[in-house]
Amino acid sequence: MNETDGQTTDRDDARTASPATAQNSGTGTLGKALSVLETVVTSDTPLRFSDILVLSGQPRGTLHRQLSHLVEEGLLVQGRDLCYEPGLRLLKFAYRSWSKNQFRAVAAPHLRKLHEETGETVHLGVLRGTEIIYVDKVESRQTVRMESQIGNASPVYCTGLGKAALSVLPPGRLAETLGKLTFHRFTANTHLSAASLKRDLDEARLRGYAFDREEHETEIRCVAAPIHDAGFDLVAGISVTGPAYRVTMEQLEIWANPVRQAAMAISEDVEIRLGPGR
Amino acid sequence: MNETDGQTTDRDDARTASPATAQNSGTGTLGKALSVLETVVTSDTPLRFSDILVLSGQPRGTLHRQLSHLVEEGLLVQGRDLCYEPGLRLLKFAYRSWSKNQFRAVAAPHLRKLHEETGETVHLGVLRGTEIIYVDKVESRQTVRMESQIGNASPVYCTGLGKAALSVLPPGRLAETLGKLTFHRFTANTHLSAASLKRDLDEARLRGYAFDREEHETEIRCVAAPIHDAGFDLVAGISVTGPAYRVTMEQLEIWANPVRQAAMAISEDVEIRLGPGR
DNA sequence: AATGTCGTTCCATTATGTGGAACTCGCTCT
DNA sequence: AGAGCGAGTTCCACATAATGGAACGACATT
Repeated sequence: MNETDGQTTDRDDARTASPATAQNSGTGTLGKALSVLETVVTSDTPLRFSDILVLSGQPRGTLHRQLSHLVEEGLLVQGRDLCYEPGLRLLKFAYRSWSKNQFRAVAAPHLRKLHEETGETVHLGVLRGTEIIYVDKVESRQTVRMESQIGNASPVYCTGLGKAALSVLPPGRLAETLGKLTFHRFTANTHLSAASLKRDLDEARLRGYAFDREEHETEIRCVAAPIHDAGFDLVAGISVTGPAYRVTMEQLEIWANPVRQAAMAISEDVEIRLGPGR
Repeated sequence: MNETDGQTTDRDDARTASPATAQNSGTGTLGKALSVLETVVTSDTPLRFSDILVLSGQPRGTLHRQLSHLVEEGLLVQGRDLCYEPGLRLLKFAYRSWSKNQFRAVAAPHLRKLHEETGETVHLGVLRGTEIIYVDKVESRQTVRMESQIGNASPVYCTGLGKAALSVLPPGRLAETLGKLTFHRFTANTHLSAASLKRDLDEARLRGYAFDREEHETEIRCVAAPIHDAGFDLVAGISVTGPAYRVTMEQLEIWANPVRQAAMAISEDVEIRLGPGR
């Protein structure tokens, strides 16, 4: 019944590989602590101390103190089986973070409109590094739970939102982002190389919208259009998603226009309401 | 070394920090950084550098570096108006944190059942310090958005969930928690003293359930029952909430039983599925 | 009992964060 | 204009707070 969970294999993190010259983040102590936190939080399985030990590559004593601090702060909790789990303080932070998100608020009415036009699920996602973070959604059927994808992070290269966002990046930033990608096969259609992805992006750029042809999940298709501000500080996308049996590629072509219009309307509102520049 | 979260009932904490280096001491650098993050994230208004300066009580140079680090880490972003806002990384963390929450998963079917029985909104919240963190909900009408309260933090003393949770605390912990409270009047019915709250809690303890008689928001009532594990490491509550015009106190009395049953069922499931102890 | 694994604690070393003061920018007031 | 002010940013001697190797204790396995 409920489930969610999804996938999102983003196993980056944990720069274990290079103990020597590990190239520590620029943010010193905080960065290291967050890196540990992220390892725990994004793991698909519960982690014990020594699991984290190998993933993080830190010395025992150091890691132990970092974890203790994270627990003291309520960002992690340790169950009686000694496994570390995400703590409630994270939820609290996120609620505030989400409810105050200006971009989401500005875009919300457009999402609803697009949903009314198409009848399928509409997503809003923001580009962050090599990931798309889902920021809002309007669901078709009010299924079970709200536990929508909000906050979920999916790779750029296999989602409509991701490809739409990438397609408008200035060449420099695009190259930089592509360079950081590591590909993972989710379905038979997943892009597995930068070259293949780049061709797809070129088409998307010309058309003004991108598809997901069951590249992330089988039986799931979507069409997405890019949103960005003048300075490309904000790069995002809006999409309509549906099951393949109900949503043909022809249907997606038809929806492409409304999706683009919604995207453009949001882009405009962003410039107006969040101020030029930003 | 207890220290958990310490204060912060939202609202003004600004100047409580005056007594020289008030509350830190727990987790060193990380704690301070998170304290800054929390100030920004929980603020009701956008904050500029110097706002945070007075709120945090840190020296200029220090605060500036802390903020820079938080921005570098993606926990905050700085708009062109120089205001700091919560960053997307928080959302990502929270999604994982929420979707992996065992307690929520165990309780979910009971929430749905209770919703079917009552037809009104059902909430699940966990006690954390002096706050109740909303962890899940099932809404009556699928209004607009999912933006439910999930992750929202409300004071214990004016919510049904909060009072239900407090009512089962062992005397020691209850006293400790009451001692940390600072009361703020939300409505005409809000408890404004520990004494008054304590009387209410005594009644709730006897009955086995607690009410919110428009104590947090006018025109909103609820009935809530406590959930906890053997060691009181997990203290939570489940509630049914509705608008006063539709939900009379008599109605709440009637729902009290189903609510209690749901709470007890969850308590049992927790012991079984999450293991004794914890 | 002996051995191995895992989590926790200790402590000398030094890398890191600290915070007062000086600097820069943009704005308002006269 | 120019002085004056307030907001944000940078700098650097100093000491706090993180580091990580090594020892310790608790179980489990043989």
